[in-house]
Formats: sequence, structure tokens, C-alpha cells
Amino acid sequence: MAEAIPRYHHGNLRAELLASAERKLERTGVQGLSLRELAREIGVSHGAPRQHFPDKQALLDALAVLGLERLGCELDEALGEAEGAFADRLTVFARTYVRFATAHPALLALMFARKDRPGAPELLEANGRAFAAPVALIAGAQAAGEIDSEDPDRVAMALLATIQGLASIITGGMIGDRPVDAVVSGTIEILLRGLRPAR
Amino acid sequence: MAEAIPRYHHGNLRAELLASAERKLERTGVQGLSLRELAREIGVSHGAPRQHFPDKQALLDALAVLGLERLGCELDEALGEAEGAFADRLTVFARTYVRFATAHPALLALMFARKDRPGAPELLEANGRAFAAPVALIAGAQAAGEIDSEDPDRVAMALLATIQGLASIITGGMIGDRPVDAVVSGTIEILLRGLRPAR
DNA sequence: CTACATTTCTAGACACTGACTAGATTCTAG
DNA sequence: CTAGAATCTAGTCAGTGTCTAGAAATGTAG
Repeated sequence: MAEAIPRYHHGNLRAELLASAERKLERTGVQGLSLRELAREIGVSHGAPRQHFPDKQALLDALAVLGLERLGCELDEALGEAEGAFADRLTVFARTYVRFATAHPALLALMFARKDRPGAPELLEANGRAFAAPVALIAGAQAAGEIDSEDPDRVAMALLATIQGLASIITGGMIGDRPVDAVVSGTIEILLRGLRPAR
Repeated sequence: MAEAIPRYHHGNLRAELLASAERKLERTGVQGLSLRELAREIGVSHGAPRQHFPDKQALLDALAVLGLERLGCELDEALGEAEGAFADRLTVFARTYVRFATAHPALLALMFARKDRPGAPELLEANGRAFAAPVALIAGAQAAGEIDSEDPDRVAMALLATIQGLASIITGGMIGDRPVDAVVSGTIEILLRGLRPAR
């Protein structure tokens, strides 16, 4: 640690607050996240965070944006190197999303907070960017005739809803002891059969 | 109001706490729910709730159980009087569930909190009771050959996940200005096409 | 009816939190 | 070098959840 000498100006407080907050978030949930405790751990006065986040909600929103960006990166990466038919790539998307959801359930809850809220336009924006790759994937499949496309928007909605639902069920502990990957790919399989073009 | 005379023993505090808490919950979310404020509104001292709920979490859990019971009633009722093919009855289930979810989003979040938690066995139990009717509906359809049943459990999982996902998307505000009922029935339609027995 | 035990509620305390303020310190342009 | 902006400290406030001791009402024998 080179951070042994406490200077008056921390120099990187905003970033370190976010990092510490995210660590704490996964361990204790939103309820157990305290601005003062964060400041204490970082070694800064209890009022310091206010310089970077006017509000606790502002910190949470920033965490959500970061989460969306990271999810977006993981999705881009996974879908970028995914080859093969639409079915396979959609499964890759679902698995990546579900893995993220189960790895960071508390963060996901923040990311899914109401977006029609004052001060959440950047959240909505980040949301759009995060899901750009899967949306493009679906649109491409529709254009290529790989899936039914009578109503593209409805199809995309159904796919996203299902995958988000899987994540909810799993993080809620309602999956019991069923194997995650099997449930995910089984569900995707059913969906795809329903989306097959009616020839 | 016959409750004008404040007696020492309220006589019905537990029930009134739950009712007040639920009202507040929908307006302010979990964050804005304060035991002391509840006590103040009801006209009782700040320590009184502790007699009925040892913990704030205990109040929240009780709220979740009540929510599950009410959801179960609504589902039972809706599915009880639903006639017709499996497709129609499944749509009724989805609509009923989504309506409940959009009407009580904060309560739904409580109901979907992690169930593998110390002191949540009654939550899990209530969860099972609430979804008894739709689970029976699905099992019946499988038995009657109305839908594919190579793996009954997987099929049920896919259906529940999808419907829960719809609720998440809608309460998260990500549905935009699309008509709710159309999105719901459109998604169900796709699922059902995928579940049609392969003859 | 009385005496006792239990339930229910009050009142006071404690540590903690998020938010606000004034002022000290450091950084940075000009 | 200096003035102003950015950053941090320290003190304060109302509010919260939880704990405690004890008062008040209720229920239950004898």
C-alpha cells in the first residue's frame, strides 16, 4: 500500500468511495451501506463524501451507472466472440447476464430501480448502452429471418423479460437446487422454438 | 372513527401497524419506512411496535407474507373462474400477476427478497401457497397433453420466470409507453408457441 | 373479590445515520 | 505571487433502530 501517508487532499476520493461502496454493497445490501462508515474506512472525515455526491442516492445512482457499464462490457465481450447460430449466441447472452446477476445481486437491484425518477436520465442512458449488443443481436436475427419478426419490438421485449425473470428467480433463491445453466438454456430453448419462423 | 379515545392498550396494534406500514410502503419505498413514524401516526409510543415485531426486518417479513397471501388469493380467484383453453387461463394468470406487481411494486420487492435467509421459512412457505394455483394449472396442462412435458419442472420454471420478468421490466419503467396488456399477451403467445407439443 | 403473573405500553437512553454549516487547507490559473 | 476554486475537517441537528426499566391494563387462579 502506497496510501500510508494521509494527505489533506485524498486525490482520488470519488473513485475510492465507489469502489469501497460496491464492495460493501455486495456484503451487506443497500440497508447496510453507510456513508460515514465508508469515510471512516477510507480515512477521511464524515463530511468529505458530500463533495463528490450531494446525496446518498447520488452515490447509489453512480454505483448503478458503473454496474450498467460493466455489465455492458461483459455483454459486448461475450457476444463479440460468440460465433454460430442465433440460438447459441442468445444462450451466451442469457448465461452472461444471469452470471452477472447472481454475482452482484444487490448491484442489480440498484440498476433496476425505477428509471422514471428525477435525476435518473443518465441511468436510462447507461441502460440503453449496456443492452446495445443484445438488442443488436436480436435485431440482426430478425433481419436475417432467423426468428419471427412480425413485431420486432415485442419479440425483443419477450426475450429480455424472460432473461431478467430468470435472474430474478435465481437471485431470489427460488430456483432451489436446480442447476442454473440447465434452467437457463432450457428456458431459452422453449422461447426459441416459439420464435422459429412459421416457415 | 370510533378510535378517537386513546386507551392504554390499543388492542389491535399489530394489525394496524401492518396496515399503516403497507400504505406507507407503496408511497415511499422501504427506505422511507420508519417504525417511529408509524408509531407516531397510530398514536402510540415509539417502543410499542417492539412488542409485536422484535425487529424492523420482522415487520417487513410479515408484510411480505401478507402480500404473498393476498397475491395467492387474487390468483386463486382469477384462475378459479377462468374458463377455456390452457392458453387463455395462462394469460389470465400473467395479467393478474402483472397487475398485482404494478399495483404494489415495493411490496413485490419485499416478497422477492432472498428466501434462503435465517427466519424466512414462513416466507418460503407463503411463497409456495401463493403460487399453488398457477403451478397446478401448468401441471394440469402437462398432464392433459396441452403443452410439452418432457421436463415438467423446466417448463414451469420457464413460465414463472418469464412472467416475473415481465413484471420486473414493467415496474422498472423499461416498458416505455408500450401498452402493458399487449406486451404481456404477446410474450405469452410466443412462449405457448414454443410449448406446443411437437405432435 | 383479591392477589398474582402476563401482556402491553411508556419513557428514557444510546449509538448511529444523513444532511447542513462554517471554516481551514490545498490546489490551480492568471 | 496571489486570488479564487476545489477539497477536506469539525461541529451540529433532527431522526432512526434497538435496548432497558418500569408503569398500566388484562387475564387468571384461589
